[in-house]
Amino acid sequence: MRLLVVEDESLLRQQVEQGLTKEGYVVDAAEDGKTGLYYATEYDYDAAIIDLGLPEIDGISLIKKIRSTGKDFPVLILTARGDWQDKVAGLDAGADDYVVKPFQLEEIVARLNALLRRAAGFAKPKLEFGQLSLDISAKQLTLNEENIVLTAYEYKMLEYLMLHPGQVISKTELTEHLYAQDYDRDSNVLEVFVTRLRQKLDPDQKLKPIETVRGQGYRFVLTGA
Amino acid sequence: MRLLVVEDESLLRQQVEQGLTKEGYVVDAAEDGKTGLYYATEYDYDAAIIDLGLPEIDGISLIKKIRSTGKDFPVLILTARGDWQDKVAGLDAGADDYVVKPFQLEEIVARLNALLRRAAGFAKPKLEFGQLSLDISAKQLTLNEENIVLTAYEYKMLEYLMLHPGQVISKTELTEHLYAQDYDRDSNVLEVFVTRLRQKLDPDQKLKPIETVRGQGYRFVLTGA
DNA sequence: GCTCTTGTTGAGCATATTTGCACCAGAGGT
DNA sequence: ACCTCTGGTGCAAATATGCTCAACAAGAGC
Repeated sequence: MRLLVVEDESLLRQQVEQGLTKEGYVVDAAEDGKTGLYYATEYDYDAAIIDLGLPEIDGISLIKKIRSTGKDFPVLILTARGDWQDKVAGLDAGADDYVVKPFQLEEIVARLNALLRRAAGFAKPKLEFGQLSLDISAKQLTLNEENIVLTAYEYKMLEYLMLHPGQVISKTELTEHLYAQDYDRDSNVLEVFVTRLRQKLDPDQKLKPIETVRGQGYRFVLTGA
Repeated sequence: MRLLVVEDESLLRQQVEQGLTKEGYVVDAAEDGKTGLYYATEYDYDAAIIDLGLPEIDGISLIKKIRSTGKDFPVLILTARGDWQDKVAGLDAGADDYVVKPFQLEEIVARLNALLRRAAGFAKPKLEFGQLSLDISAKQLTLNEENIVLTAYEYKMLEYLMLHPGQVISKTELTEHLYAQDYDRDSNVLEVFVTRLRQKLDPDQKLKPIETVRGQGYRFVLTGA
């Protein structure tokens, strides 16, 4: 999951950036609206966190501009306590949720997870596909009620695939959403993770939840569901 | 399009119900959460409009209950001005958008349409021509509901042709879109792929979906559609 | 500091896919 | 009719792609 953070106070920005990175997100941080807009148009994000009080381009305008480019990833806004006019304006401009400063990181993470899930079309808190169930906020996968332990990257990869069920996800897309910046393309990390994921979540080779579409990418499907 | 409206104030409920009916929707209206829940479990709706301030079962609980039954149609919530916490709680519970009371009917209709469009968007975009259907995001072709497996280049070529139905696509154009750089022109790869495509997607030679326009290129058409 | 886990790399292997080639068929022009 | 030229097809070689294993490096946790 790749996130865009736009926040001018550098301390806060760093805290958020580090905190979210620790949570397993890939984070790009911008300190003003102009840079934020540039990032937003240039890269493909899963969600953005935008402070409403920004220099250069203010948060509201930034959101409007992002929306006008056709990007429709969820946006979480940060507002100072009491600025309810801002909240309203932000939500009207196309934001999806807000968090009031000061906040706990957990709060942002919780909201983000809900937004990401909803953006992918899942109304319920768990992604369920037959015997497989993924709890995004707990970062837990169960197969027939049994917990399956995944490493950080295994999880990230599976989460991304399960949030886009049926779609073919190219290796490039996977790389961009799982890894920060430019990652060495000629490496077979992804294949290795796919292999490991398959072994873990389908030990009997019966479900075949991750299909290979040769030359195009991978596709998560559960036919026998 | 069948909608569920849950609103306790009878005047407002009737206005909404009539207005939406006039817009061409089929509307079921409930005046309390209990009835609303009953309707939601009993019938299959395309979307619901739920007031957060309800007797018996409040709006938030209603949404949670609906979601827990596995229904995932979009939900639009109605909140009183200023009840921002409610609004966020509603989104957390699984609602998809909100409208602040008092509102114009047009506003509801606009939001609803957006939600319905969005929900439909999760139904994958497909290019359909008679018995042939190409799912672009899943990169999958079906002929009479049967999956047809295409290789990477076969797929690219067919996608391009199907995106320009009826048009004559020159070999040069095809080459440029299928291959990154300047490709050795005096090779008959394209013909080879066309042959294979024809074999795969028209085994009985009945449909003839890819026409040859001698000296000009190829054209995708489905006459018997 | 040591150990165990996790992420990354590279090589070998197994296939699927692409491409070049040779040859055939049929359209259009003369 | 005949000739020529574009396009179609089958086949095999060349290539690309993906899978898996094993080893190694980096890092977290104790």
